[in-house]
Amino acid sequence: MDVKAIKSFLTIIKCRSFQRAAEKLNYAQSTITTHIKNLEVDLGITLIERGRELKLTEAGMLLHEKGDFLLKELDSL
Amino acid sequence: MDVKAIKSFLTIIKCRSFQRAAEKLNYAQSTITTHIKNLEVDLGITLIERGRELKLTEAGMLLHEKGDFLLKELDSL
DNA sequence: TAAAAATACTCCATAGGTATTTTAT
DNA sequence: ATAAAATACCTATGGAGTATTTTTA
Repeated sequence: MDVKAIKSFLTIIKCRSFQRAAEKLNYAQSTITTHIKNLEVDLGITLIERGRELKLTEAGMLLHEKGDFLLKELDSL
Repeated sequence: MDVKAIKSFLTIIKCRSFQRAAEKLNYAQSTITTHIKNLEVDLGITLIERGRELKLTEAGMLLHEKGDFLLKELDSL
């Protein structure tokens, strides 16, 4: 459960796109793909339905809330 | 700010020793030293006063509380 | 002087990049 | 057909180990 991957996940949601998240975070696009794949393998569940429109699964929405909170806490350290 | 390092830090506090923390987490002792050094460099402040008795600094006590909470949140994912 | 922590290396795993292919509109 | 995501592959960084030295009670 990598913090960077969670940050990528949250950025994807904000940007509605893997590519724009990559630009925003100064990562290659493939890195973002890897981050999300890692999260999904880690948790054993799909987080994002891919397609022209990205769509969060139930699990994705949960991670959205939890992750948002967590990163804010981490940053406050 | 690495999660593993925070876990090492918290374990040191529980064990009152770098060495016992290493055993508990199945790390080499030097790995624990590195974790704490990384945290301290990251945060730019000393967390633990070394000596026969380990003693937390102010910053260390803060990280103790925050970290404890954070790890529980992370695990709950 | 005897524990525990720090250092100096070494090695390997993996995070991230480039280039390419696949997928979906 | 074209934009976005996935895959394959490569490299470099750094995480972790062993062995040793330094520290402090």
